Amino acid sequence: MQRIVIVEDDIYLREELIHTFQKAGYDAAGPASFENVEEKVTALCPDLAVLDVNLPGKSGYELCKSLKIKASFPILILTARDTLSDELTALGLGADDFLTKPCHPRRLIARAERLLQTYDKGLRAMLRVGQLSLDTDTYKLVCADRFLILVETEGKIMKLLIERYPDIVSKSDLFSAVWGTEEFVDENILQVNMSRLRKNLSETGMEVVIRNIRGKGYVLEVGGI
Amino acid sequence: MQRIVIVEDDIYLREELIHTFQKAGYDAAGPASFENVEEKVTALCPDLAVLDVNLPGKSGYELCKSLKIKASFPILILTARDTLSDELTALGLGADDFLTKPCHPRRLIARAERLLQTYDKGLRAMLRVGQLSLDTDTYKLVCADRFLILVETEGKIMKLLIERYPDIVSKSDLFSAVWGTEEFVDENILQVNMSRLRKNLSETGMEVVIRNIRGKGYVLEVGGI
DNA sequence: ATAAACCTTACAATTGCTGTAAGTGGTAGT
DNA sequence: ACTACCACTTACAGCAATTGTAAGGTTTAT
Repeated sequence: MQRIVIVEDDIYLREELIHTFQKAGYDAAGPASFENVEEKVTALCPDLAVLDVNLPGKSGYELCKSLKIKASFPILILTARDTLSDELTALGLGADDFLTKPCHPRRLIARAERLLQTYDKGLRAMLRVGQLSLDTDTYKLVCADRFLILVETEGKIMKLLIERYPDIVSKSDLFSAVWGTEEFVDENILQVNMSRLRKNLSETGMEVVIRNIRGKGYVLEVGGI
Repeated sequence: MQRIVIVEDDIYLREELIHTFQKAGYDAAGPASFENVEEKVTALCPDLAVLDVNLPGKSGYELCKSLKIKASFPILILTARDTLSDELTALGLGADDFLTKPCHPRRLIARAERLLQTYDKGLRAMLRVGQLSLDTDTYKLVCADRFLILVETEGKIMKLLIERYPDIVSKSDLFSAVWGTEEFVDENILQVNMSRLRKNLSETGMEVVIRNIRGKGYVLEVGGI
């Protein structure tokens, strides 16, 4: 069952939205308080987020922007006002669709379904950070107008770096993710593969760099974020 | 430069739309007559089609539906009326977005850009027939909720079958597309690879069949079209 | 019934991925 | 400045996956 997260401060509207989606066969939920909304949303690993932009505290647009940087799910923006500039702001921030309240439940469902379908094409196998995306089935890495097909080992390294972005990933985490053991078979093998991966990235001219933090591990740095 | 095709019968509105997109840096064009619109549109290989649904003759919805079956580009529907049922029909037929006329140029551009971006993620490497899609870089074939990563030879065969769908593809065409020569190295090699490809398709449980037409060639048959 | 077209399985050569080895370069702390 | 440690790079060889060849079986049309 596909999970939809509703971020809406008006309790009645929130319950109504949740109910609408549940009737349509989705697993819908929404946080009641708005401290650490971003963490709450990402922790649920939703297939779609429906976001009211008139939130208390941090603006809904800010939330949309920061979710989009890490998110691998589509975002549907809800707003009370119907101004062109609102719509342009929303789409500019990477929202995947835009609707004005109040709106007919069937319209909302139709829009949501379209977004879910579009993102399903890639079968949830797409990881994203900014404009960078990785297909974890084929290890095809796409950034802006370039792409690169990684071999399995390099792909697994990239996968972990993207999943943990923007945090540092320790060597032992990389060992367990790629070779399934923290007891490094050979300390060197990770560096060999890092070397190959970096060479591929730079030869493709991608604005993606893997930086080493001495004694700590590796971090991904993506251009244009 | 990205190409946008406008399908609109009102000549003034058509010219205005074309001009709007050209100013925004796109290669915009639109057929003046509506005989064989479908062929005219597909022949241009656009990156996006903007479609007025109130067309003379064949309804715009019909056109949308038939384009979507073969199209590998997004479709933005324009309509004069703003009814929920119109919108639901449009989205149900596979349209990628929906706008009502008249609309502000910047809104139109913003929507168009969003669609182009979304489809660009796959870098024009996506071929589609109905719910079937093939990434021609990785030869990842996706259908409904299943996927399959093909090896190069089988991928090239699939690519040609999808491109030519729903036509029959002759053996000599397959030979030149896959091995670069009509003079078949060995008549058998095509059949061996067909066999492997079919085995993979059926083992994955995809509703995709390659049918042989004795003496003519092969055709793709996709379930759910 | 027969021939042509089509299909399938098994095998071997090639290709390319992966880890090992060995040596170089750079950084931090004494 | 010296030293120990960490990080990087290149070359090589074993192994696995893919591809074409070979050979024999099955279906279809006349």
